[in-house]
Amino acid sequence: MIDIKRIAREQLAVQGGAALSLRAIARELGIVSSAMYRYVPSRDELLTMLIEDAYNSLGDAAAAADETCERADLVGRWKAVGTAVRDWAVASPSEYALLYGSPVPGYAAPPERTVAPGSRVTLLLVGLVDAAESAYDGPNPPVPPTVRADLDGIREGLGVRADDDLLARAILAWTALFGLVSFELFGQFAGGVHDHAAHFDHQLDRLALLIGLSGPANMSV
Amino acid sequence: MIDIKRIAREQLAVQGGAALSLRAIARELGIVSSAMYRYVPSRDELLTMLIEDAYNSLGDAAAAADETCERADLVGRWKAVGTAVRDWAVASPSEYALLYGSPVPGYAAPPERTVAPGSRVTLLLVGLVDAAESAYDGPNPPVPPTVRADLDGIREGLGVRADDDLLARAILAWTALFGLVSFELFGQFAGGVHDHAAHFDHQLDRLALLIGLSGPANMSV
DNA sequence: CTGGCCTTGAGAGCACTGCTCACTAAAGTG
DNA sequence: CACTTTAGTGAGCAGTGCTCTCAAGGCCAG
Repeated sequence: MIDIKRIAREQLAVQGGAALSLRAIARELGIVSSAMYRYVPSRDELLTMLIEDAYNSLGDAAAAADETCERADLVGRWKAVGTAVRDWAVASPSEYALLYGSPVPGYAAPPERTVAPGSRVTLLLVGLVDAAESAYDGPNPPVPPTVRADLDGIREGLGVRADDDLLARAILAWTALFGLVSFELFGQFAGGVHDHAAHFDHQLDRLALLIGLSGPANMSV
Repeated sequence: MIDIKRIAREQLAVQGGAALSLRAIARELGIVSSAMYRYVPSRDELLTMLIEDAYNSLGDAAAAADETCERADLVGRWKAVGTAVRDWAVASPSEYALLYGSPVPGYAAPPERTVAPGSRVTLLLVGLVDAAESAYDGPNPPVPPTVRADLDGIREGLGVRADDDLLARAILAWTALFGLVSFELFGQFAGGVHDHAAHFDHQLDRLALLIGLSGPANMSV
């Protein structure tokens, strides 16, 4: 019964992750609660499955958006992927919260099942940065040794060639991107920002500059 | 009985916000569960009180860190406040999650009681930016009209005079700061970044450059 | 066609949750 | 002394995850 996951997602949407209830799903299905355990080992396992699906759904959306762009149009790809991430998040806020919000109490996602699908967007963005001849000509603060070591590990783990400064700026941009989405979804922008889409798009432009995907010259309007 | 809040915070620390249980607190207090309602109107109300306290605790920490700096040392103040925010967050991760993580299912914090204490850090950072003669001389993307309108509203609401570009960069830096903390606490950096403190500090340097608190010249090592 | 098996589900039960209500015992107050 | 407030009890309702036993129904070999 894949219906379980469908109804679980519906329930997720209206009341959030931590309140996911097997009994409520069973009720919706016209089934007694104990019968759920024929199909789902536990509530936590169901949660893990939903997280996997959500990561893959997000990854698919990001990859699809990337595909629509010219491979050489790095700014276009960056913005397309970023916009896809935000669009996906606003379309399924509770699933986004499941992935990037505070962890569900008493539940820890098993890393061996979530880091791989969870890295898809990151890999996409990193690959994008790596393809760039960074046009960033602004200042860079000195990189302390321990940070340098971490960057070395990341460079190796991801198989990219970007130098320390570019890599650090890419991490910052990646973090800022999700920070923007999180602030929007979790209400931190409430009252201040109204046209979230436009604001996000604008900040995406700024981040593109930070990474050096675009110079001051070729800027999207 | 202020013990309730103390035990609530302990419970919060070990099992997270959504699992906050009045009965468990009562048990810890050696009291029957219904007696809790003499002191606390409801679980949600207790949650709200904890959120208020947490915002104020964070605000105090940030303000105290700010006080230790020369008023004119904007980079120092920015880094002190940023570091204080992160330190507070790693010291009380569940309280941070309560404030900046995904909302607790079935619970919405009453804005009239949380936006004021929640704005303290923001106001501090904004005031900091506003005191700066921004040394940023990098490129700025064009600001679309709707974003401009939002920025106008923010400028008025916060009572600052920063121009659109500086204000937008400040918002980006503010968002990135909390994005960094959230990624660290919620495990998104797991595997890649090990010396989180050093990494955060380094990115704080980069954000200081983005805001223009420091020029390429006067950079902290 | 019959016997056995395996799947699907029912229902009871345990321990937990928030919350309400009626009630009691003590302490303070006029 | 009488009255009121305070603190706390214990039962009960409706919900949760999860385990257990048991009963029908479908399917397949002999």
